[in-house]
Amino acid sequence: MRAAATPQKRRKILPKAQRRQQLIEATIACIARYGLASTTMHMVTREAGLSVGIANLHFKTKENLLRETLRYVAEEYHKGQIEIMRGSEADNLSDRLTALLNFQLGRGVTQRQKMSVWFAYYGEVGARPVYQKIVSAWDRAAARELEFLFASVIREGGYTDIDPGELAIGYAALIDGLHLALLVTPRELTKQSAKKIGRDFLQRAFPNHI
Amino acid sequence: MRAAATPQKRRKILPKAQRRQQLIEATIACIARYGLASTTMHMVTREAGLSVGIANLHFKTKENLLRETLRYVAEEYHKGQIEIMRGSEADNLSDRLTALLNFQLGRGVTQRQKMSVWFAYYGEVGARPVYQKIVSAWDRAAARELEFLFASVIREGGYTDIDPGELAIGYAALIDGLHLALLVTPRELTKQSAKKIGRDFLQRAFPNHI
DNA sequence: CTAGAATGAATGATCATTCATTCTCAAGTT
DNA sequence: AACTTGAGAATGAATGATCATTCATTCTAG
Repeated sequence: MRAAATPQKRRKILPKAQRRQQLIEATIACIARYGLASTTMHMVTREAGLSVGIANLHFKTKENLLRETLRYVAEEYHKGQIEIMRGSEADNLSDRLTALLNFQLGRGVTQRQKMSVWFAYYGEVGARPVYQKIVSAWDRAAARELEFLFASVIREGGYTDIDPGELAIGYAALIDGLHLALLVTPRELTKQSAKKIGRDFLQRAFPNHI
Repeated sequence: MRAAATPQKRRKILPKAQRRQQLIEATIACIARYGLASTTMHMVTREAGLSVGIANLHFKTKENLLRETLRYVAEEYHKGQIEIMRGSEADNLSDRLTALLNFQLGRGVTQRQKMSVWFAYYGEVGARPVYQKIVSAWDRAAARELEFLFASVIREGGYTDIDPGELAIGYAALIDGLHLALLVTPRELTKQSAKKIGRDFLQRAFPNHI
């Protein structure tokens, strides 16, 4: 007996760029759900609703797909940050700081999925130089931008005894740590509290701005 | 022709506890070097200088070995912290804070190996509830202790407007973030700078103590 | 009509796990 | 002191499962 009505999926041909995007998103979903270690090509292609062979066609190897996925996630996160930090000429520095914090600790479920992926790769960074390169390149770019923003705030506020570079590293570390806490012990920390903690950090450094 | 002088390793029988310890340490070394994903049982047992079957004898499955290894690393790190935070009646609070910072960001190569392992597991936490349980149990214990220490400092220093619980989460997050930065972008951050950043955080919160 | 996108069964490599066999050593025996 | 013995620690070749990758074939759309 045949299974009743498998709607007989019709094969669809799409431009390369679109398929690549589709596969990268399926990879993100799988890593978030099953972990980097146990994500297989079958899972990814099934998630994308495509056949196994497609992966080879667009990415050649699994290693390539994973690398491109990391590149995608890293770029998205850091570009968002950088855009906010640069801001428009109009908005003042206080608002930019607040907007940055809201971006870094905001968003809904999507954000959680991205966080999982993010840390899955961090975990392998020690063993895979390629991952380290991708991540650290973006990290450097974001760090420079943050340092620049902090330097402006320091100048405007006339704060003394603050090194913008060091403070930027500290703030970035705090945000990373809060992400980790939200991922590992979500019961102990709400996104609200996390934001407050980030805000308090900035307030102690820039009391006139926050 | 026979290979010259393989010293013909003599089989040695040791108590269970010792072998388990040996295998856990070999697992740590392998994870740090090759990553959690690509660590195999062959690698671990070769690293330990033993045969493959030994793993089954002492841990039954790979999953068990990995779980016990995480338990071991988590326990070691958090117990060390907690011990310092409790301190002896004698030493004052300022010294305890400094000692804690030195412990968390101190040590040499060993520490780096442990850090790799630590984050390798964090990366899988999203996908493996067991890991989450182990890590979060210890995290909670350390967080309570830190909150208690901070509360003492706040009382002694008469600081107002500081919630010890929130500050503890912030400080712990900062330290985690600094570990991550040391792992991912070691070129951008020395252990010295990391310590200074941690110290600055405490100083802004407790100006009379640091 | 055809270039090339998409498929998925087949292939071969890798790896966790098993278990029949070997070896060790402490307790017992002479 | 020398020898025996058996409980169980340790071994590693063999097994079977999983998975990435391949490629002959099918299908699509301009």
